[in-house]
Amino acid sequence: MYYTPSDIENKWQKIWEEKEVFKFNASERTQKKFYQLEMFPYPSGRIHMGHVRNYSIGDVTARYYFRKGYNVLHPIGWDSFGLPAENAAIEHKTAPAKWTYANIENMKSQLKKLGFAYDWSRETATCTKEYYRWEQLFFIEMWEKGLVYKKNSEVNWCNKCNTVLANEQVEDGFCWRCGSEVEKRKIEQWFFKITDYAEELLTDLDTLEGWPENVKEMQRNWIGRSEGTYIDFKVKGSDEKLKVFTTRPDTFMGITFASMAVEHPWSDKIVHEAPNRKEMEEFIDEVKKLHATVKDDNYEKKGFFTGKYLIHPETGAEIPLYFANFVLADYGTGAVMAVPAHDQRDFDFAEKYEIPVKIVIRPEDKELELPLTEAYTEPGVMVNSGEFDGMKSTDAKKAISDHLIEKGCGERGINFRLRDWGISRQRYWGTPIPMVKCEKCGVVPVKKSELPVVLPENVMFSGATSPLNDMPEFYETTCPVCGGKARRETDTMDTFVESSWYHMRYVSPHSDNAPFISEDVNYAMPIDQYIGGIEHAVMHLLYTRFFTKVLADLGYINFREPAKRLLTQGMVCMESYRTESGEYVYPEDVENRDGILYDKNSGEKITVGRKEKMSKSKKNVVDPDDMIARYGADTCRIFSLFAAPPEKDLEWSEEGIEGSFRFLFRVWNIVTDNLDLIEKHNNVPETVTEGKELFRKTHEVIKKVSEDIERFHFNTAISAIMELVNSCYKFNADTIEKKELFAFALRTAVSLLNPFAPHMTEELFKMTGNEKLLSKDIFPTYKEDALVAEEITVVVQINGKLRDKLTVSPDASREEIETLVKENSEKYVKFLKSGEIKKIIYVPGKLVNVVG
RNA sequence: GCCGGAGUGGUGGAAUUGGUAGACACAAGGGACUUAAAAUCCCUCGGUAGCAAUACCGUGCCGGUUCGAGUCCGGCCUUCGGCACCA
Repeated sequence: MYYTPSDIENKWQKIWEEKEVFKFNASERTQKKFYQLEMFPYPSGRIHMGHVRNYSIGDVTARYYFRKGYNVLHPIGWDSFGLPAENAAIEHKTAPAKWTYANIENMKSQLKKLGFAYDWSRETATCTKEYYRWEQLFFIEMWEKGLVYKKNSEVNWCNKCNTVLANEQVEDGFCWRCGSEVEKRKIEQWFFKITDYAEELLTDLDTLEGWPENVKEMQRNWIGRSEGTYIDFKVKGSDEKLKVFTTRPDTFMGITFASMAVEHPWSDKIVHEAPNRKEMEEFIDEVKKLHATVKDDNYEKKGFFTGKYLIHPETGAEIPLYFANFVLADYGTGAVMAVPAHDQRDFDFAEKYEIPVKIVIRPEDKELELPLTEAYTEPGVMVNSGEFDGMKSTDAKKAISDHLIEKGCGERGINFRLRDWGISRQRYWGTPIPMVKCEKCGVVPVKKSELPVVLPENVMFSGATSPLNDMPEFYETTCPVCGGKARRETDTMDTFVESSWYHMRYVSPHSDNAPFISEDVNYAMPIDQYIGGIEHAVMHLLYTRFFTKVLADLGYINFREPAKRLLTQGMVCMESYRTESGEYVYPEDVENRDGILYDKNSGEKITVGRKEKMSKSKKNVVDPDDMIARYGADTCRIFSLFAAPPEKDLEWSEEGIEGSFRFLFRVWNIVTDNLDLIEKHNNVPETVTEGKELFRKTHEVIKKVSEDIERFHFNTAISAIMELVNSCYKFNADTIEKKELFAFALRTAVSLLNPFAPHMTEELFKMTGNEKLLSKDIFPTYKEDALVAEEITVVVQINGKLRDKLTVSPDASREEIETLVKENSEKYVKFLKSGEIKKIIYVPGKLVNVVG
């Protein structure tokens, strides 16, 4: 019988769809549920191997829990707002909406060819007004709660994309998307007050036991909480006080200068009063220019004396205040106290400008003497600090801080590196921000009853600026408060806002009087297993956690974290080929002449690159459609699950995928060769007298596959099924009892393989006489007593080294084993250092270790 | 610089709590079937010595704990990723 994947796969995909096999029932709130979610795709036009892998992983889990009797929610949708649609619109002279919807249709048919167990009735696209109208509602409610504000602020500006980028979208000074250099500009921006949730976002990480440690650590670093002290310094000859933030109050007595950012609010006034105003302005401009190129951040430290002195609250000493190019304007207060002896940056600065250095902490075991060659930043013992001398510096932190508070010039404080989330985008293809600007009433939200603010889809697109700015029919409106003339906001929201709550919309995708049905969401959420790429460790995963907490505080939901467990799957990689001049070459253009590779086109020699993430620009991509056409979806799924554990990078290989096909073909052959036998012997053997090994193996494999699916070890789950199939090939079913056992083992193998290769197994299930669907059939369970072997092998170690094996009954006692060892002792005596047995350690059922 | 992973055969990888290192595959080699090839099926496959039984070595390096370490502890090396003037 021939195995023709495409026919079989088309057939079953149709049947699953017609019978609505993978539907979630949100109103069955008493049934145990499982929410399996993979990060939804951006509709770029075609799926790639990364999608195949991501969704195959999720699909195994979803199908497994379906068959375990759970009410499974496994939805899919489209993250369909965003920049590429605009770029494509310019290129293809079409509207972004048109391009996007066409891509969705195309990718949808590609995904369907892979046979994923989605509840397609819940499909959602974020660019539809039915979706984003609720986001506009959330925006207004957040505004009412004080979680949204507008401020004129410096932003990262990408010239190529012609838009503002969030801090998280800047990588080493370059645009995360197009790779071009990022500048800074000042512009009016909308912000979400994520910093209000900084503390909770940090502490709740500890409750996320099912999240990988590296993701949690990345979020901790990103939030960057530090405890410290604010200190007020009087300005000499003035009533003003300068506030600084420090995490090292223990170094307080070592202050010899202070520095502030050129962007500090006092800047203008200081410049205005300065006698050397021109030079100072030049310096400030120079630093601002430096800060505007986000690229190189390890520049030389430079400063400029402000002409002002601060008064040290303890000693009364006059502390010179400098502008310094390395002080951050938007962290702490934008001004810092400087202790060159104990901070490397201050040390470098002091050396350059010949500022004195004062040691106030020494190492416990030695003295520290001037001149220092570098700052001493470790803890130690206090010196030159008056009443605090002799104290441990770690204790002095608190003591000095308390002292300053008592004096009235100190205050404890916490600072976060996390910044508020700038969500304005000067782009067209996004959710319109539902605000208007009235000349009389100022900035006011659109009335909730007027939502949605609809994004016009039929636009001509030039690309330079958002077409919304050229559409009076869009921006001309009336004020919701006074009814007068007003102008609509033409900025749209960051697309990360859409992806912050899509998983809740999936629960009630057709709800038209609320974003979702809260009771249903409270039942279906949190996501039991979320799967996606590590690139979302900070941005998406932090924003969606924030949004969950906000929606809880707005009264929509009763939970505060979106996902119980998270899996970050690795990339799909492949070798790339490059010529000597660095050009990437398609594998089919590589020619092998006497073991040396050449580019057919240019004739240049080629070097094989290391494994890199598949990408068009590196010309090392494999098209999923081609692979499905050649090997079938089941083979693609099996390969991407078998070749590497899910969290590791997967190396694509032609040999590997052929191996996966061979395995499925082996299963197909042994089952179709024995169809009658399997159909005839349809009962599950309780016990067997012949062929016990296969009986035990079958139950062992059921156990292993179940456990491995639950802990995401799909590669070993598949290898266990391979072992079972190999055992079947070796098995000689020459008696009636053995035939029954053989049929049971094969039926089990097919059933266990189903979540991985659903089409072929569904077909085999039907061919062996079943009317039901395997995809809804209960997943096999194992019998504990079937796992017990008649004889077991106990390993004999002498001083920890393997020397012998004993075959014993599984319930052999310690005494029996010891007797057996002693009987054989002349065999072991030569390995004993002392020549006699001193001690016997027995690990039941596993090994004995003879010490001597 | 700080933080977090990872390092096992020719290759991908296995070893769930410290208990037989290398499961399962890929590649390679050999054999069966075939006029032949493909496909399929079977066998071998960490290193060294040996005809063999077997012995010794072996999970990045050095040391430790333990009857026993790929797994735990201390110190390094290499590598990947994140953050990076955060006071």
